[in-house]
Amino acid sequence: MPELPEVETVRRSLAPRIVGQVFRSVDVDFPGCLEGLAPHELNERLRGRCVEGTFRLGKYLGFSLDSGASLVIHLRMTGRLIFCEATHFEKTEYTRAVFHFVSGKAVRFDDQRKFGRVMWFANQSSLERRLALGYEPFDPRLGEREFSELLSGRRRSIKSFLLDQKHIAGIGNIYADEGLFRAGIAPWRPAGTLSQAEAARLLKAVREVLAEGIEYKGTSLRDYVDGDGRKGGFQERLRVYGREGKPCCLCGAAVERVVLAGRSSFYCPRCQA
DNA sequence: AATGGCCTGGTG
DNA sequence: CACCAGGCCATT
Repeated sequence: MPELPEVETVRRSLAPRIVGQVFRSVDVDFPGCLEGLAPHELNERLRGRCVEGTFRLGKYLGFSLDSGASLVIHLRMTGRLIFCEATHFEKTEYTRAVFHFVSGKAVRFDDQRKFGRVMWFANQSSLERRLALGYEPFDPRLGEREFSELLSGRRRSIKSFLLDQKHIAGIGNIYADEGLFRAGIAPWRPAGTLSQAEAARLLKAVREVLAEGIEYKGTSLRDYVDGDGRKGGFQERLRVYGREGKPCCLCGAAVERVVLAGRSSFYCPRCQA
């Protein structure tokens, strides 16, 4: 499940390989993965364009083009972007699109569940309007005070709040649970009931867990791999996520699971309140 | 702010 | 054979 650390890891693995590459063509095997444009339109807009840089916004991965436009991809749950050297390149049964460069190299977009999306934006403002994302978690403008302010008066659960991309972008189910555990806060607490100290603790914990996730190159529970097909290592360091019934690493109590905001939420009944 | 839909492979 | 995983979006 690519969340911020996984998307950032994919970005870092692809950047050195594709910056400077010029698009030749795009094969679209599953047109449903394109949002808002047809395969021939995407081809027209990419052909001959050079990739000038890469960026990440929340869980979206972007490539900025010399036309001023950008190609943006969301991996959703099972999406993968795999860099292919010209010599060994083959599609899989889950290949939804292939971006070919004039160099002969390519990037394959594979996605088992067909949830992932490929988008194209003419400029920055149309992109921002469409994605409508909140703060980047590491944005220095998001201080303890601002975070506390965001929470105040909200009755929805803190877990559900953390998952809402229009407030803070990039946090998914895994890193939300891990951040809440590290902050010692129960996931069902109404967001507005967190004290200033708790809010500060949570912001710090979320930042730490995301940074550590990037450091370990993401969590590979199932499908996730980076642009070179490599798995991450953060799954070894998860303290509560997916550990129902197993002992808490701090107190030994059995980790519990509850459904919140329609999602499994794992927590330690003793360490989190 | 909460809920159902989109998807499909793996599991009970 | 039903159900679960879980991003985001549309609907209520």
